[in-house]
Amino acid sequence: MFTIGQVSKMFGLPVSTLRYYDKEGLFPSMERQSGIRKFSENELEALRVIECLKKSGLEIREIKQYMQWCKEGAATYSDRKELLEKRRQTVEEEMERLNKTLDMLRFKCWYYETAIRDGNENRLNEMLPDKLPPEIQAIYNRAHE
Amino acid sequence: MFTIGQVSKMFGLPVSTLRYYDKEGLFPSMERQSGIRKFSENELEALRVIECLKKSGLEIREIKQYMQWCKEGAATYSDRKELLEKRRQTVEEEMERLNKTLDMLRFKCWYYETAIRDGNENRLNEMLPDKLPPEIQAIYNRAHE
DNA sequence: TCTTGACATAAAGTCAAGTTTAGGGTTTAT
DNA sequence: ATAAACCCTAAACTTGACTTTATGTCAAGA
Repeated sequence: MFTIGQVSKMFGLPVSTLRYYDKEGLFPSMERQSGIRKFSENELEALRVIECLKKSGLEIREIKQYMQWCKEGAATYSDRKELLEKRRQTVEEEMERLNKTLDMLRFKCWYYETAIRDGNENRLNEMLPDKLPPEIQAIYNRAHE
Repeated sequence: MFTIGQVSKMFGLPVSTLRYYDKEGLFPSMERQSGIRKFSENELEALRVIECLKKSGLEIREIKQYMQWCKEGAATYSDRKELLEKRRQTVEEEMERLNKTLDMLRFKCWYYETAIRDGNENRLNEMLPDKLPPEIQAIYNRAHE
């Protein structure tokens, strides 16, 4: 059993954030001793899941729903699984988009390296959009669909 | 040359967003004809870059700085390259974090598939944290650092 | 005893990135 | 000539996720 201050240090989260999460219903099973929050292993695992679901793009109120399901037991397994499957798909799509973003950034980095060497963009403007060096052309094409 | 409504349709962005971007200085070279915005190829390319930089996590005011540099010409090539290199690095790190998130989601999906088959979490609780099936264990370990 | 430090609450404030509202101008179709 | 469909601005509003502030309780140490 941990106090809010201990959990704050363990997770590197401000105490105010943990209280905010609690207020928003993210720890529906948390207990108290004379008004003071007691974080058990259950809440620590909840926090790990919260961090994961937040990174996956879920909003607080949807995380609250998930935590509520966790509290309700076996009857909600398939709801929880469905939510997580959707998240997995969203994150996979997000990764693909990020790969395209990365290609755009890689291309632009090469572009400016070349512009710096040349002192201007004249040669680059002649190469665009389809007379770039082969490896660069491949990156450029991926970045522009 | 395009009007704001045409560009809105081309990029699937609300007119209000384009005006907001303009107000924030994201099109420092855009011209007007008797008060009406004229989007040229220059602004369309700017918009493609804006979408890319936004996905990479850049804030509007940093994108404004980049667009300002573009307007200033050859003297700012290295500033622009530096900004883009940093972005590339940030996005690469972000992808790694997302991979861990994805492992967590994959593990949880498997977890609930199993819980649904078993009807409870008893067997799962006995397997955790280090007696999981080999491929699942690998995912689980990656997800937990 | 008195201050320090941890805990608590409720309510207001902050921030970014838009969106909405309320006003008004110009061109085109009926 | 009037409505529809564009364009414009300034300013207020919204949203989500916190953070800050003001206030108060309680236990331990100097």
